[in-house]
Amino acid sequence: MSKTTSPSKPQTRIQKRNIMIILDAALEVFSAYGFRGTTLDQIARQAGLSKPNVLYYFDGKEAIHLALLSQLLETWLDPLRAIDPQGDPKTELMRYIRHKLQMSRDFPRESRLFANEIVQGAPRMQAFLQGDLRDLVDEKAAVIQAWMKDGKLTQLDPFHLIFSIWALTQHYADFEAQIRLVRGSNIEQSHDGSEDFLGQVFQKLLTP
Amino acid sequence: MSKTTSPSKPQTRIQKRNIMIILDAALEVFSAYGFRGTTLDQIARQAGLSKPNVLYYFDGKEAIHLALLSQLLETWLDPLRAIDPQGDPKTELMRYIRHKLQMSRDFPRESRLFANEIVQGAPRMQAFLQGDLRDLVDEKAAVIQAWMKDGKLTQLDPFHLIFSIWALTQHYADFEAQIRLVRGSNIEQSHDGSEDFLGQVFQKLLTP
DNA sequence: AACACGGTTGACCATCTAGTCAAGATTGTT
DNA sequence: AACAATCTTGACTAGATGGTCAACCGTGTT
Repeated sequence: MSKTTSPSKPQTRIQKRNIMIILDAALEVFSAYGFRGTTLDQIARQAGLSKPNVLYYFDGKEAIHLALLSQLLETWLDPLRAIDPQGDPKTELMRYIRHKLQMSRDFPRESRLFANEIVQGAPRMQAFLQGDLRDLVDEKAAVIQAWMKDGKLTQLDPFHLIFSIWALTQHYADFEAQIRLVRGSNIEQSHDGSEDFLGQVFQKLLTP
Repeated sequence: MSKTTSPSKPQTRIQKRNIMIILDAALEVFSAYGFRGTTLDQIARQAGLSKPNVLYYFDGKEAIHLALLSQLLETWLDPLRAIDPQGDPKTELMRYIRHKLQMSRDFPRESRLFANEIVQGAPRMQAFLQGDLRDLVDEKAAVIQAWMKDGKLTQLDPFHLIFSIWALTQHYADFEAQIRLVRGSNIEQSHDGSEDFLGQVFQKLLTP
């Protein structure tokens, strides 16, 4: 029986606190070492709890990882969902790009958790990717396509445009190590530069 | 003592063959599951050899991984290195982009091996990243900077420009699973589309 | 105080995994 | 054929790892 997915009984304060601590610790470790590269002992140590204590709150390593992914996927779509077909095309897309870039900066661990999964073939996210995400991408690609037909944006493949936004924004989180080592520390500065840079790029790209 | 790094004795045919088989098998598995997610048994099975036999040719899991990375890093820089300061700026950059995209298409496993390492903090590539790669990037960024000063390209941060090329080209290999699942199989078609798309993007972006 | 429930843990187990080893099979050379 | 060098492997070990369990501790309620 699952421990966390039976919310019939309300959670106590201790439960709420420890579940949060564990998920945060697990995010730290999973995002840095991947699923198989992470051990329960690492998670427990990072959380400041004993291993059996961690397993008191979750059914196992898999369950922790799943909880983390579900939590992430719930909010991952929001920025894309927020693109308004009625809004101004360039404004909407620029807002989306800025939003994704912010997430990359503010939640790099979540981004890397995601990246780790995908690079390794997305074994635990197939349903999500070909379900909710696919539907949403199809929908928004149609919106963008319509905008382009109206001459409000440069004519481009809307799917590749979306992929390029993902690639460019997530790159700063997922490949942070590379950027940091190639550019001598200062990741903050690179992040700042990235906003200006992507602003320039898409401004130029999207203007017909 | 290392077995593969003592080329004092020439390799026999069997050695050459088996070392190649092992490295290919290891690339397959490491790129799909990461370093810690890969077991020697998996590599041995993929190679069609017994585990002790694999260890007859390599000193251990770490040594196989290292051999693979070294081999990769040797050629990874070539496209960037090939950028000719004397050539036509836009032609040189477009060639670089096409070259990187080809590598993403033809060697996706290598790209994912690299990606796995970097996402997880590049623990085994620090020296390379802040050594050879950094020097080369600095050098080529200066070249690009000069081109821009001459008005031959749009004024952009050359480092971010390089990063954006990496992000966009590698994305098709590293996040293939995502693209495949979001776009309903046909990865070939997506790859074809990507060349046209990136051509358009950078044509527009780089033209002042 | 006493009780019940939630929370915690040391000690333990089964399985997996990297790596070893000695013995046997294959290959090349004379 | 005979010999040496190379190659191969079943059986094994030590340590790591996910997970269990019975016993114990803490907290709030009566």
